[in-house]
Amino acid sequence: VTVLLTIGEFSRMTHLSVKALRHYHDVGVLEPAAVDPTSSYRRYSASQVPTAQLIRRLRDLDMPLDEVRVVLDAPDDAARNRAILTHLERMEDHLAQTRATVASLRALLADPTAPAVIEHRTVMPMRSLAIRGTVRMDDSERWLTSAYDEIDGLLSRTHTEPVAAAGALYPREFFELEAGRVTAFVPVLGEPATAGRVELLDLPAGELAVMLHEGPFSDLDRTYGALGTYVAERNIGAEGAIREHYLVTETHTPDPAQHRTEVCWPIATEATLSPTTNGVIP
Amino acid sequence: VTVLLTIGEFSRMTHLSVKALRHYHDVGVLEPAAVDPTSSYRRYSASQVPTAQLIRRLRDLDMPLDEVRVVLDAPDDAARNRAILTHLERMEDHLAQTRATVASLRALLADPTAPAVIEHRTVMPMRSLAIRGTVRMDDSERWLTSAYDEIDGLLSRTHTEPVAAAGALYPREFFELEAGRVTAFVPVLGEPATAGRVELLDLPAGELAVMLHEGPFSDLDRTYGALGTYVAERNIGAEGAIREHYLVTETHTPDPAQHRTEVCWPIATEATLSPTTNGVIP
DNA sequence: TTGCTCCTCACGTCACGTGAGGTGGC
DNA sequence: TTGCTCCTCACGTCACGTGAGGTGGC
Repeated sequence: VTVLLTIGEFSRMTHLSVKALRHYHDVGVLEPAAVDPTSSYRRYSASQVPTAQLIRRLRDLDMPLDEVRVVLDAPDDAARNRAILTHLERMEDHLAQTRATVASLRALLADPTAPAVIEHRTVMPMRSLAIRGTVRMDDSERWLTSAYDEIDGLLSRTHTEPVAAAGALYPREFFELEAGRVTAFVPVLGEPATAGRVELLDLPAGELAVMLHEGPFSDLDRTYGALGTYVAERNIGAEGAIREHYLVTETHTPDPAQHRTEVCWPIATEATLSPTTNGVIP
Repeated sequence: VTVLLTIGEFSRMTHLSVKALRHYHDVGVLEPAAVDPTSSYRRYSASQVPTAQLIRRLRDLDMPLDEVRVVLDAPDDAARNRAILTHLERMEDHLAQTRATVASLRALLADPTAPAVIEHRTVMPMRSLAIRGTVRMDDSERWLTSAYDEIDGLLSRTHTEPVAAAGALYPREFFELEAGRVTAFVPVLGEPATAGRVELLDLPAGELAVMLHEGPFSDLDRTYGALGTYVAERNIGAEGAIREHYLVTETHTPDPAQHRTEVCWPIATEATLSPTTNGVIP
């Protein structure tokens, strides 16, 4: 004999607000055991209390309602635990991201205008194995990792050696929309075989303003700011994608302070400018 | 000579999306250095880059835009740092809350239906020093702490001894709306003086179903669920506020597992029920 | 000159909260 | 019987994102 409870009683027993319970009904996360057809009164069963307690905890952990539904509809405990653990792992990632941002904030407050050493560099067309894909900015690290894994797999299977550090091309829209078609590449020589998502690509030649970023990715915008300011002040900006070269990464050392990334901003060729602006500029 | 940048250039340099920059302009968080009166084109100065970098970090830490504005408008570094530290402390609190929720989730998954030991208790009117206030559920711990601090201060100044553990009254709406007029009370004898927010109050007499909650507050809903189910199944619910007694709290021991809270649910008096339902019921 | 950049609405998202206005049950 | 509980819209919140439709600058 399971008692039926009004929404108010059920709310008090579960510490879920009446508004939230009605919302969970609307979106099918927690259906009342019965609904009076004439009055539309919702009736909950006492046996629904544990489900409500689970929902409350998952929501307190910011799990989206769509995923809560997946957890509740899981066919067995294993599937349910998998869905929950996936979310907990995402929370861990988020926490690590937050720690990095706090460190980055402290660094910015300590020294808002770090010095910039910028070099001009002329690059030839660079033959590369590449993977292209539409990527969102907050997912770019994950996407790059999987792309380089695939390219590296192909390299080792075909006994091919990369001839320079891996990098990526970011079209201008990528920063303006925080999403766009990114190209992950690894420079190679000759005519290596391709497979899967990997294609052979000749990166365009051109003139680049290059600045070395020392430290974690969460500070990368500061290098972009310095480099962009440099290019804008001299009015030497040119068409084309921004290029990053990953010289020292997570795969080399777990210490983010040791990481090294080259940021390359396309600029107008020397020929069209004063010949005095080449070389290293402080 | 500060260069003026288009919104697109500024976006690339700061890694803030164009949409976000326009929004920050609309709400007055980051005003462009100039706006073309005919074309409405926004122009940003290179000197605004560090401000944008600060905004990005604060937003990545989920600081609301209203507070970001406070940080940016701070008259000096001390005020600015205070605003930022306040937010970082809130984040710490939130993290602690998250850890508690994860523990609570694990406990629920390990044992979804903990056993309930419920006792019936008849209480006389209980004279108390009390503070009443409109409180939101997520702020209740903080509010209670400040209320008991004030009552305790009055007690020690007037050399008055409490005669029972502190507690609080929660009207039914408090759980349904997650907000309501809460009463924090400390039982006393006689006619102690009152001051500030503290008033003298006689808690209503009545019959209560009482269950001891052992553990942290984040698990309190499980005791509510068990107690509410018990009351509903026997159909003995009565009017009146739910009462909590804080027997062992943070002030006694930092270990939440040691905390003890009595939850008291108003029920119909014995006289109106079968006389066999009194005493401890398994 | 042509396409790219920029503009302004207007609406959508997510998980509810906030009333308004009205009915049902003890 | 009276007030309390419950109901359904409709709209608001927060920080943007997503188009639509149109203009300006190199």
